[in-house]
Amino acid sequence: MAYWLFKSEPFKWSWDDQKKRGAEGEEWDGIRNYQARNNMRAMKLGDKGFFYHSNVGLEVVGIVEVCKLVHPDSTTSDERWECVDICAVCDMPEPVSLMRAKANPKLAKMALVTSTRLSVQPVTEAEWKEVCRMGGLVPAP
DNA sequence: GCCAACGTTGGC
DNA sequence: GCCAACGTTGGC
Repeated sequence: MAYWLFKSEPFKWSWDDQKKRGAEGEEWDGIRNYQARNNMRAMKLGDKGFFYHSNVGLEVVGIVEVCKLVHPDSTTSDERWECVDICAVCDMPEPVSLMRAKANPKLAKMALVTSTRLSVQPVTEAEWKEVCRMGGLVPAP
């Protein structure tokens, strides 16, 4: 089981939008970055991820799960771009802000802190547990 | 709205 | 294959 982090600008696609899609989930389309795409290619069904609000909010607001393996991105005919589907699992009881993540030495190497521009990121198990703990999700899902 | 970081493109 | 120009992301 691997862990990931998905960034979204809430005025484009918010956590509320994601939750409304329920168990059906939503295609994580529009990614036009090779590194982000490669991360999605590496995802397996059931992998968990953080849902992060970029630009506005700047915090991890929920947990998602990969519910469909990588497939062509339906928003383009360019076959280079692929994406997975994700569905909402649960809220972060207490959202974890970027500021708090930056202030935590255990998260100093987290991609969220070091690779600000990457929109689909890997998360280590230690980082996963730490962010869940900070968000009031114990034990980590 | 600005700017730093960084990925992509294209000329050579 | 290098590098300058340019575009985009995202924090502040």
